[in-house]
Amino acid sequence: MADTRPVIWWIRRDLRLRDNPALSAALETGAPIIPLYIHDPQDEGLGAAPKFRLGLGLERFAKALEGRGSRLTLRRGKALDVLRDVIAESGADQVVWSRLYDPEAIKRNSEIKEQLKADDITVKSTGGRLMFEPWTVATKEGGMYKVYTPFWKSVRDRGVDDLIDAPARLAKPEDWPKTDRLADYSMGAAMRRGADVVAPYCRVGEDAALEQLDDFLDDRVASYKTDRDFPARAATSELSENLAWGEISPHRMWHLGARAMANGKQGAEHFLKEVVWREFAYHLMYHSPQILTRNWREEWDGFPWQEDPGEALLRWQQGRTGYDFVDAAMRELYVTGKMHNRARMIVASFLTKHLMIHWKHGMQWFEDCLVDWDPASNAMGWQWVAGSGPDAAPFFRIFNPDGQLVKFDPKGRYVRNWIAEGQSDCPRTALDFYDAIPRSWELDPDMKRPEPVIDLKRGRERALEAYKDSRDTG
DNA sequence: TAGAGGTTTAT
DNA sequence: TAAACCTCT
Repeated sequence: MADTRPVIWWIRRDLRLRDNPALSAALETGAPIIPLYIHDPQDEGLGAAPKFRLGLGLERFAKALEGRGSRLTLRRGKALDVLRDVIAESGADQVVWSRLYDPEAIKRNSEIKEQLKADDITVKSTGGRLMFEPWTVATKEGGMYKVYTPFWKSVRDRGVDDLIDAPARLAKPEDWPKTDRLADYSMGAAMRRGADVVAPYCRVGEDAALEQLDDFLDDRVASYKTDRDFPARAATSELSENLAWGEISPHRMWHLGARAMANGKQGAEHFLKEVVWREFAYHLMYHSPQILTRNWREEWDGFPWQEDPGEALLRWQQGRTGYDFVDAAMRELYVTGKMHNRARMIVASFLTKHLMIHWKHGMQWFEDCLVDWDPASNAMGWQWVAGSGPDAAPFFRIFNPDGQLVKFDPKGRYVRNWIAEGQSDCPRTALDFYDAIPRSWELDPDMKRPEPVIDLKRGRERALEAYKDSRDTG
């Protein structure tokens, strides 16, 4: 019977039941729904931490679906092949998904759409990941925005799609397609530091994310604007990993944030601005995908990055630069899969300026380590700090990691949380780092503080000079 | 979303 | 005498 043919809801980075237009589209068909996750080559190639975190998210999301009378079907292979297999097995004649915006996904999705339509399958792709589709935001001249503030001004008064409740239940097909077991995908296998170290620091799933947002907007948002720069204060929303995997929608953050603002909560507007930074990153990636791989500003192509970053890069990755703020942050990253925003700017500045190591090395390390990894935000962030990106800080805006410490960790609380050396009675977090490091790292067994990898003044001057030279000769 | 170094101002 | 302010990179 044609009207009982199921619809496939192809799930990617939208592990949520609320505010999910793809799910809404599936529900509107009135057909039984097959929620399908495809472990395709692109996802298999994810960095260690993102892949691990995706596994946690899928596990939780499968349970959420079961709570609504449904289940998650897991399959491995090239997306088009798998979709065709599941269509053949289930008799489905419709497929829905919510869009991704990186160039590979765009290319793949349009090919798949074309092929499935040729197979006489109804295909629908929806928004949901972003509040503002990148092609709907343009300057008066019709171009893309290259600077954040005008972008913000152009979107802040727009309407954002309404929130959508989770469905009470999802209609299920007569027979479920066969499914793989998530455990067989070994999503955490590449975690050299051990999945057990990172897992307790993760906040997994839609319910946890919504609770966290409520807590944040009830309480911490009031002091967000000032406290957000102090990494030892729990002042931020900490929702980046949930946003990255679609366990919460930016729409929900926007609407609840706007409500907090209307209720006079100081800091709420600043929070919304930060959510819109993510939209800006997607805007940039959509309109100039080369931001993922090349200097966004071509004049940077002549900059003399260190040719062999070897030892210095390793010390940066290991949190052994000898600078407290940098080392604390890099260890936080390794242990938790996350890093405070201010710390991200500082370690990125240190790598690209003081060490003169190409931003792509830092970007790749983050891509391997961050449970909240997002291609657009990562690339924009690195190029922004390096100075090669749009809306870039001028190159001479070089963070002094010790100066930043005085400003933003005056009591040394953040540093003590992450650096065990020299402390007789240190926090669990700092010990977690020593538990987590791979043997190959060969850290100092005597727990002595590392020597500075470079003199701050010398590093700064070297970078400024190199920049000047590359501009003069370039 | 910066830092350095100098100059002016407040106390 | 230190904090605030300014300018240049």
